[in-house]
Amino acid sequence: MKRIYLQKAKTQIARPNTIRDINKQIVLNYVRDRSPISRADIARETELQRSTVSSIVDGLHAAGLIEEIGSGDSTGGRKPTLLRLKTGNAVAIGVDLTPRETRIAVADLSGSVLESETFPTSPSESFMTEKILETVAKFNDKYIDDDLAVGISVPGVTDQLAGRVRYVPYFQWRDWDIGNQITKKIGIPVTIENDANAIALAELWFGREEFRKTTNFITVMVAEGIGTGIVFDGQVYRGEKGAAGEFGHMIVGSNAPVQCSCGSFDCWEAHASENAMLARYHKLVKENISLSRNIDIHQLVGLANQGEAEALAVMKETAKYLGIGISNLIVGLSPQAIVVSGKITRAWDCIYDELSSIIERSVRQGLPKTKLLASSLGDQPTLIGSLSLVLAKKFASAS
Amino acid sequence: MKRIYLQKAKTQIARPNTIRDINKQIVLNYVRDRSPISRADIARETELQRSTVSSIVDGLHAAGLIEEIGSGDSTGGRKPTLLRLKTGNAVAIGVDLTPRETRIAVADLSGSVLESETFPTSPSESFMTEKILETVAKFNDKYIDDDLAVGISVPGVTDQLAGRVRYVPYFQWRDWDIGNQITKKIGIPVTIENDANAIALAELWFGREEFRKTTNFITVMVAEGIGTGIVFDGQVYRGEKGAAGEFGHMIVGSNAPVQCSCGSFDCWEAHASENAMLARYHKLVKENISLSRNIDIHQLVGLANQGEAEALAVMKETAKYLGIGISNLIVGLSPQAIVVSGKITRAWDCIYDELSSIIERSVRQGLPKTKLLASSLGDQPTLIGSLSLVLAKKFASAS
DNA sequence: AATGTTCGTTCGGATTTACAACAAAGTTTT
DNA sequence: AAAACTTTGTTGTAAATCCGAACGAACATT
Repeated sequence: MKRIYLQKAKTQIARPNTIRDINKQIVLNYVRDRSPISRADIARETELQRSTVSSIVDGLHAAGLIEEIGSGDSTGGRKPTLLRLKTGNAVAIGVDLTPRETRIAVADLSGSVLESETFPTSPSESFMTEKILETVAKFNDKYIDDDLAVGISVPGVTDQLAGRVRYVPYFQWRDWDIGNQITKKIGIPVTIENDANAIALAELWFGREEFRKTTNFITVMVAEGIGTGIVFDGQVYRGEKGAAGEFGHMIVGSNAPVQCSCGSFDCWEAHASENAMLARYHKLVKENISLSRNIDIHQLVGLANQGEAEALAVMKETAKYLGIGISNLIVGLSPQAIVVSGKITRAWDCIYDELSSIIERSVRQGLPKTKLLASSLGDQPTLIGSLSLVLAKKFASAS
Repeated sequence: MKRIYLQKAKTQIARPNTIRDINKQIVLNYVRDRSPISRADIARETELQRSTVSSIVDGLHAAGLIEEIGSGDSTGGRKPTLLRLKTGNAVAIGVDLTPRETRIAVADLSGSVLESETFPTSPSESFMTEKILETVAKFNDKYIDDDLAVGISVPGVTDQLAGRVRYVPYFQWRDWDIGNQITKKIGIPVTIENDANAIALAELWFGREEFRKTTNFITVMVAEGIGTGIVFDGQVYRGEKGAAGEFGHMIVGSNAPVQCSCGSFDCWEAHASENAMLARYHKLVKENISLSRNIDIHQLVGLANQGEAEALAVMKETAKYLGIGISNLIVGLSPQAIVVSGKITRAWDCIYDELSSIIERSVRQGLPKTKLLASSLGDQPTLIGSLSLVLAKKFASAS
């Protein structure tokens, strides 16, 4: 189970109500994880008294976080009253900005999307600011009865405290203060996070049961570049000023097929990203004129799945370098699992063997075996990531 | 300030006395950090009431953890009573096992060594078991009035829960259950940890003020191999089953001068350890027969400091590869600092420039600058590491 | 219909902190 | 030298919380 942290950045003293806050979070998370569940069950599992659980449940009910959904089956006595998270109420607005398109969605406590809107991402910072402000304001007005908060996922380095984006390599944006603007003009709280970290958070809170119980894992997001999200002890690790997770710029060899966004030809990202795959493919087909054509990553993966020789070769070569980087992460951090996300996972069968053979080497030395898995977040991992930024806070600091 | 974790592995509920436990730890850490300090000062800084602080201080005093040391200067009213950690009482036995020698020491709460004993490390597991049991028992009998605990630092993978060493590459020891043996035969608690992790813990709790306030850093220990200790968020990260920190086996290039203990020629360790340095030097001097002689790492560092050309060339070449690995860690984990320990740091001036120029590349992209520092633990970092295993527990889970 | 089981609630007891009042031990002002 | 002020540490009461026992409600089984 995830760790629920009781302390903020500074060493915080405990007051009489601290104790209630802690137990409130624990009960709320039991409702979330084991729903539908009764008060008696919660008491048994947490070892809190039934009376205490009842009191806490009253509070969560009054705060609109949970609801009763009738009675369960009797096991020889009074029927239990079942509880679950209150669904249907809008609580989070997620802004998922990717190089291609931007999606803004409203979701409830369970992470179900109630409504969403998509538009192409523009290279213009000011246009994006306007468009996002407009859409967020619209949603906020529509669900005026609910207390909404915004989570923003961007492919770059973010500064959560200052509420701004420090750098987005793809568009060369620097110091884009979208977070502040939203808070100032619409008056609702905003959390900004790097896309890979947001995905890690989403896997932790909304992924398969498997991940939700895993406290140490690393997400590897293969897209135009490579992003990594590190979950350590049930918590996303951000590093100094939120700049962690740039393992994409780890040096793994030389003479990559493309130049990395940082200018180097030695980075992992330059060897194993989608851009690297496309470059390899174009180099291969150039030698075979009849095949010469421009394709995107979607099509390349499709060709590989159909068994086209060149595409398969590209997948294998890329998997080799992807494997080297993953192997480095495994020996260094010994996580329970590596979760790969991105379009490349649609050709999982083509790359799995290559990946796992390289990764095997880390099993030397009595290191525990690390699982290698494809993401469980479906087609829009970063959207769920952006929503998680808001939802995880609800569960980790009982409001 | 270090984070003081309130929860164990499982989600733990809070009880009325939990609140006291939390505040007890906080007060104890204030005494440790800001000693000498008065009750009133602690109250001001923690925002606890003076009465509450008094009550907690009474408890810590009764437990023998702190003591009063007379009055301080008045600032216009009654003089404050100053408090500090109780020193002079034996609380920890540290067992520091290195490939060359093993040192066993007794220390008080402040980490001051009261007494120690050293003997050469033998490749025989059974001999080492006997010798360690004998020495620990002797110390335990001598300080019979005090409640001692043992911390063991070894150059290998450890299993803290099971109280045994899983693998020591240098001696090819496997599943050495030294921890259990001590607990069973002498009846005192034992904590076993990898040497690099122990050093990280020691820097965190007993290093320069600078590190003690740093919550994210990585220690790089250069010895026969390379070990890394990772501190995330004021806590040493162990990874799954304590196997983290093996970044020494990260792939950073090919054709290393020596074979890594894992058999590969691509590992960081094979490029930048003491063994790699010696191999480089021998290769250089072989071409110059007059210089041909066998030297150890101590002498090599000495020659470099005297300005011998070949030795300097070796240092620079090694620093280059050390820098690549460190750079990978920086871009991936964005720590506040990298702390290098090992004999190579005695030639800090020879390697610093080379290291920092390679590391500069990570300053691109608006990443915050990571400091590069030599260890502050003096000549016996691993001994202090082993003691820290016991002492950190005292402070992080108020006894 | 009687008995036993399970669920949720109610009430007194214990622990803890907060707050206010107070005593102790200084310094500064008159 | 006496009075007034300041700071420290202690004491006693109120409030919040959980625990544990007792209790009523609701159900199953005999």
